[in-house]
Amino acid sequence: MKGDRTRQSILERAVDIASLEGLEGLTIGRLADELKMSKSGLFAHFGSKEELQLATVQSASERYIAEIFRPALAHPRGYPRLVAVCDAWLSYIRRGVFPGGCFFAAASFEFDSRPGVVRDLIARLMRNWIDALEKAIRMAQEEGHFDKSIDAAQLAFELNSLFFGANFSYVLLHDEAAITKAEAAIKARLEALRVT
Amino acid sequence: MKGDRTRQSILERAVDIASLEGLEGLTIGRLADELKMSKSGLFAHFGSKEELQLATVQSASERYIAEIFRPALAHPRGYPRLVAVCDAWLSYIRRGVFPGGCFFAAASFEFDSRPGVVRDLIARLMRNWIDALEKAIRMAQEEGHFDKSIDAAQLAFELNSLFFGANFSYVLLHDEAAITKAEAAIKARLEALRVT
DNA sequence: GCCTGAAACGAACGTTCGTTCTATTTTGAT
DNA sequence: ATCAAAATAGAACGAACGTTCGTTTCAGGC
Repeated sequence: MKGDRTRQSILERAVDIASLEGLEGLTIGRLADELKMSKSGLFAHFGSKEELQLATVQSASERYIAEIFRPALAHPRGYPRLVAVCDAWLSYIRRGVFPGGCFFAAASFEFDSRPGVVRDLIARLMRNWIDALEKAIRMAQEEGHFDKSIDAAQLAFELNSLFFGANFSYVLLHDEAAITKAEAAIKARLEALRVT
Repeated sequence: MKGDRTRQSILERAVDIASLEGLEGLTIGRLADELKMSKSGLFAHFGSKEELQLATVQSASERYIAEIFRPALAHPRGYPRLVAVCDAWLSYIRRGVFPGGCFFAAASFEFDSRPGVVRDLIARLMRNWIDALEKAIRMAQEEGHFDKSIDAAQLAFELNSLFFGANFSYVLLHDEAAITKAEAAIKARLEALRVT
């Protein structure tokens, strides 16, 4: 179907715009203009703005997974894979995978207190992400790289905080060193926990 | 002047709305409705939406300082004051000082890639905040509570990351334990660095 | 109590928003 | 090549946006 290809290219652009201007700032008129389509033609692909937002979040999620998860799976489970995920995250910011910084950090803070299905989707995906981090940590415990006594949820929380903190300082404050700082903090924390 | 009082009450409400819906989601019509004022009467206080946004950010900054800085200054400089700032930050989230979570976390992620004076103001205030954190850390060094070798900018980055991470998990994911996790991480980090 | 400037109002502006039609073009299987 | 279905376009909708204007109400110093 041609429609599928069009839909895909619409969403690619929608994700980029939303990462810059937010999911509410993403406007059907502007999106249509940039893609040289009619508003109504574009609109027909989704049926409502809310559906467009949901599809945009889904599309961003696919990009996120492709950039961060897939590469990490190539590394051996346990400590190496956990480090690979962390490296992938920071590299994902450095490379500007989304032009406005991490799509999900932005979306999370935009929708964190707006009830609705869009918020629910974002929250579900973020829960999945934190769970995946926890799982990577627990794998490192199972492989004997980390002590069993480590609180995986606690460590996952800390890592995610450092990711978001790096994104914040890098994008808003243009602090190039932010990513290095996050790297240093993560490295110190992980190596201190490591069983050798 | 009566106008000053009105302006103040407009901004109080504006801050609350903006913390929930964002500074772009903050609408002059809705703000006027909630305050039972006419759009034009309210508008006259600011002259433009951008001026309203700037005044709203300033007003939020005053609330932020009153809630986090002022109480901390009552504690002795050095380690105790640094701990007091961290406690005040987490308590500020727990108490819901802004109904939508930390105003500045939300504003930072909303405006981080939108050029303009509003973004510039937010960035300046956030730089000030990080600088104040750094200063509190350096004071602890000067008082002999921390080793001189500690990198204050690095530690300030980490603390701020944990604050934002706590806000994220608490508001979006409704994770009540998020604040406890941040507390634990901060406590562990600070106590490990402490000179006894 | 009056007078003046400040403050608030109501109506309207042009624009853009999301959305709904109907009509036209394009696509792809036959 | 045909033809139904899918995709796109175009025009219009009411609502809401920020903003402007002229008018009315109110407050506070004399």
